[in-house]
Amino acid sequence: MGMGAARKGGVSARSVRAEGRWTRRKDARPAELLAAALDLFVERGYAGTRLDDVASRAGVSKGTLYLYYSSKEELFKAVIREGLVPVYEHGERMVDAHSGSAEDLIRNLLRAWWEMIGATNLGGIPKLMIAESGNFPEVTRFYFDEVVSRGRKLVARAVRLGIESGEFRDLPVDQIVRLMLAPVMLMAVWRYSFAFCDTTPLDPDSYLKLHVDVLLNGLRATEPALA
Amino acid sequence: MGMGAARKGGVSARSVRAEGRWTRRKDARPAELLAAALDLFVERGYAGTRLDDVASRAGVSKGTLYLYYSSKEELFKAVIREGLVPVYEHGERMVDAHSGSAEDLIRNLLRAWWEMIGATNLGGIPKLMIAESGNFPEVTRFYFDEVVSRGRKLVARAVRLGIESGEFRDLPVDQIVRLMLAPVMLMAVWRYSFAFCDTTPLDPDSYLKLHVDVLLNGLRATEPALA
DNA sequence: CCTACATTACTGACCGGTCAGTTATTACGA
DNA sequence: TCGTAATAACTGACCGGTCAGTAATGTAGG
Repeated sequence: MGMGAARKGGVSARSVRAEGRWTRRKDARPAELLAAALDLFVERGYAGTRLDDVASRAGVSKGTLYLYYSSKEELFKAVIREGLVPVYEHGERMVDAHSGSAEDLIRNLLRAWWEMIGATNLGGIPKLMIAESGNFPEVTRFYFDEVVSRGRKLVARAVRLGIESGEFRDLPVDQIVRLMLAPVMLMAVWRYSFAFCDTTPLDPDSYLKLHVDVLLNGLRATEPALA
Repeated sequence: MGMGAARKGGVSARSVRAEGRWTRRKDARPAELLAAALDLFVERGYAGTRLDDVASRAGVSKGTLYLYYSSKEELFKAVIREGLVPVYEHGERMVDAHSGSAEDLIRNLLRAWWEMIGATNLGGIPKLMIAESGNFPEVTRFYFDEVVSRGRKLVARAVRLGIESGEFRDLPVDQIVRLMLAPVMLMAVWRYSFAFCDTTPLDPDSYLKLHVDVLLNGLRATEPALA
C-alpha cells in the first residue's frame, strides 16, 4: 500500500531506457535494494530490519526483493561484499602510485578513507559488521580478509616506507597500523551509534589533522616540530 | 526439561546459606541472570538472544527470569546499568587521589580501564551499546551520560593537568581525550567481533604501552625521548 | 498471447510474555 | 521433634504477534 502509492507516485519503478532495450528496471534494482538495505541494516541492525521495509524503501514489494536475493542473509552478504571492496582497490592504487614522503602518503590515505567511507553511508558498514560478527562468522571472515586485512596491509606498506626511509622510528609495524586506524574507524562507528547524544560533536577534519599530527610527531625519528 | 536436568545436576539452584537465613537463592539470582544475559547479549546481540537461553544459562527457567525482570528490555537496561558505572566511580577516585606527573596518571588510568573492563567480559558492553544504540535511544543516552561522558571527563582532567604543568603542548583537550581512548576502546570491541579472525592477535600490554608511549611522545612539550 | 517482471495474499516457525500448577522452605502448634 | 499449614521460589505449557519466505495472481512489453 505504501508500496502502491510509491509506484503510482514516482517514476522510480517505471520502465526506463537501458542498454538499448526497454526493461522494467531489472538492471537498476540490485543497487537500489542494496542501498536501502544498507541504510536499514546500519540503523536497526540485521534482526531489526524487516524485508518489507527494505523493499518499500527501494520502491518495490517484498516479493520483488526475492527475485534478486534469495534470502535475507544473501542480501546481507551482498551489502557487505559490494560496499567496501571497490574502495579498497582504489586505496591500493593510491599506494602504488605514490612517490614522496611516507608522511604525505599516510595523510592522504586516512583523508581518502574518511572522505570515501567514513563520511558517506558506507561508514555504517564497520558498525554493522561489529554488531553482527557473532551471528555471521562466515561473512565476518570475508569482511576481515577483504577489508580489514587489506586496509592494514595498505597502511603497513606506507609505514614501512617511512621506517625504511628513516622518517619514522623502528617500531612494530602492525601495532602502529592499528594505532593509525583506530581513531578514524571509531569516528565512523560513532556516527552511527552515539553521535546523536554528543552535544559537542567534533569536527572530523580538525580531528583527523590532529590525530595525524600527534601520531606522526610521536613516530618521528628526529626531534618533533614544536607545536 | 533441559531445565530440570540442570537443576537436578548442579547445586546452582539448591538452597544455600545466606545472610543467616535459608533462602532459595533469591538474593543471588539477579547477578546470575545479569551475567548470563551479558554473555549472550554480547555474543548474539539483543534481538538474537532468547530469554529461554538466558534463563537456562543462569540455571533457571524463563518464568523465573520474569520474577526478577519484567521484560527483555528491562533486563537489557539492568545489564548496562549494573555493569560499568561502579568501575567509573573507582576511576574518579583514582584521579582525585593522584599526585605526580600527568603522564603517570594517564598510564595508570588506561591500564586500569583495560584490566577492569577491557580484559574482562565487561568489555563486551561497549560493543553491545554500539550495536543496539539505534534500537534503544533512551538506554544509549543513559550509557553516554553515565559512562562515556564520565570517562571523557576523567581523562580530560588528567590531560588538563599535564597541559597546565607544562608537560604537554596546549592542544584541544576534548580531541586529545578521544585520541587517547579510541585505541583502547576499539581493542575491547575487537575482542568481541573480529578477534576470532585475527590470526596474529596482538598482545594488549605491549600495544597499550606503545600507544601511550607514542601518544605522550607526540604530546610532549619538550623534545621527545628518542626511541 | 506469452513471457518476464512485479504484487498481493498467505503460511508457519519462532519467541516474548503469561499463568496455573509444582516443589522447596519456613512457621508453628502439639 | 514431628506433622501440617502457609508461603516463597520456581516451572513449563501455552498464547499471540511478528516476519522470513512462498504461492497464487496480475500486468505490461514484444
